[in-house]
Amino acid sequence: MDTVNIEGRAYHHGDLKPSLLEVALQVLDTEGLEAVSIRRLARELGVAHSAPANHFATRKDLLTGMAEVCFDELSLGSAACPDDVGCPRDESALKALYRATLNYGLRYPNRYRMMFRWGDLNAEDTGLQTRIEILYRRLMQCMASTGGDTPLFSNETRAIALWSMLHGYMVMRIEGTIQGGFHDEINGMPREEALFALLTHLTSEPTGFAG
Amino acid sequence: MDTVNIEGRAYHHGDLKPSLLEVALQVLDTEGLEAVSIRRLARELGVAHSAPANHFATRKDLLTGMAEVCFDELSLGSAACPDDVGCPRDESALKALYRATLNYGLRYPNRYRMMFRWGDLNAEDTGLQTRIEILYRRLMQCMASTGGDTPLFSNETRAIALWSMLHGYMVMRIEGTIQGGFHDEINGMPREEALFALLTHLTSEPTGFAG
DNA sequence: CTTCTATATTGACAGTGTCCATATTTACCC
DNA sequence: GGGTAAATATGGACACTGTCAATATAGAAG
Repeated sequence: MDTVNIEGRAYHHGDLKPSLLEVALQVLDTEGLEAVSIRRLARELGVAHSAPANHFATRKDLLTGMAEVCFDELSLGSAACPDDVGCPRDESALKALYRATLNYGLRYPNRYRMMFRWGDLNAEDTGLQTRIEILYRRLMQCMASTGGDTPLFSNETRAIALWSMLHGYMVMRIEGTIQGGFHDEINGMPREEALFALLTHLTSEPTGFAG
Repeated sequence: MDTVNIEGRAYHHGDLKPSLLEVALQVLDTEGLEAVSIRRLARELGVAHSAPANHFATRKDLLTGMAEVCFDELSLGSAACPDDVGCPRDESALKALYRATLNYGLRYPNRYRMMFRWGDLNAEDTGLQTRIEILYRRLMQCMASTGGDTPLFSNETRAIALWSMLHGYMVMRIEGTIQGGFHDEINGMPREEALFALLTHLTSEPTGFAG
């Protein structure tokens, strides 16, 4: 190859965009979102400070690209919740979604924080929107398959309520907002189990008379 | 006063700390969190770029101070929900808390976003912790006064679930996360009303047999 | 009046995002 | 193959940013 200059460094990186995303996520995990700077990544990859601009025009675009990768990961994990995180395959789709989100958020808290800060992302980006819609559609399918024929609340209401509760819990847990009020166990149950029980009770409540 | 130099500018501002908070919140509301920079505020107040350091050592401290002000405002609003936002005084304490949070978050979305980003704040700051605890205690009181004698879930579980749902809904609404999936009306009910109904049903569920 | 502390000033440093003109490489078309 | 156009990388520049240090002034307390 003659793409090597005097210093033994290739002029073209050749695979910069995916490399940027990879390093960016690594920095995000280990040092937080503030440490994810375009120049830092360029330095890390031995490339000019302005090279990433060809692939991500602005920092917002970079974060958006990162979020897309993360949503794909979460989506994949929620579709087929693997066994190695203690999630047997015969669980309901709803519980798989619940556990996958919980697992992903607790394993990659900085990613989770970033993924849902759409104010810091390109909210108009269609890639982001379609990825959210995939998750939302899957949640709606879970609603359609639970709650009986005449649920007390509409599928949409229950879906929004359920996702809101899950997301709110994740955010406050990750940010440490009400850490003081949190106990690891509630009524002798692991906290997340108690919340899922309540959540299940909430979403499957048929009419209020069926016990 | 002889505290005036040649350019007609006082050496000491005299009231810098509260002024900083005031301008900071104004900038936050109108231009977003990124625009809130120490130097910008100093410029705005006609003061040296390093003057704020005497009152807020770091930007994190500044944001923490701002959040404390906001929590005080929210706390005040939730204690006595004023009439001018369509909230009659005879409502239950829980609904007052619910509506106050909803109103504050929708009126000041940027403030709400900042208040709960404890990763960007001094989470060890006691002022922040005590303010959150005030809200959490008030919520727990609401739980104690609802749900009957033998609720299906503990007060703590219900409190966390309720707050999680409310907070998660606020965040996703403000960030525009699932805006596509949101409709203004659900089953002919305003969206927030439907969610509150579900939430009330959730928190007041006595045993599952009482209808 | 003197002294001590709080507050404000100027200057500096390293880091950042973003734009620009330039250089190189790759891809594609003839 | 050769030549042209597009993609990609470079280095420089500008205006910001937070934070630190040394200095100067104001106010309060003795």
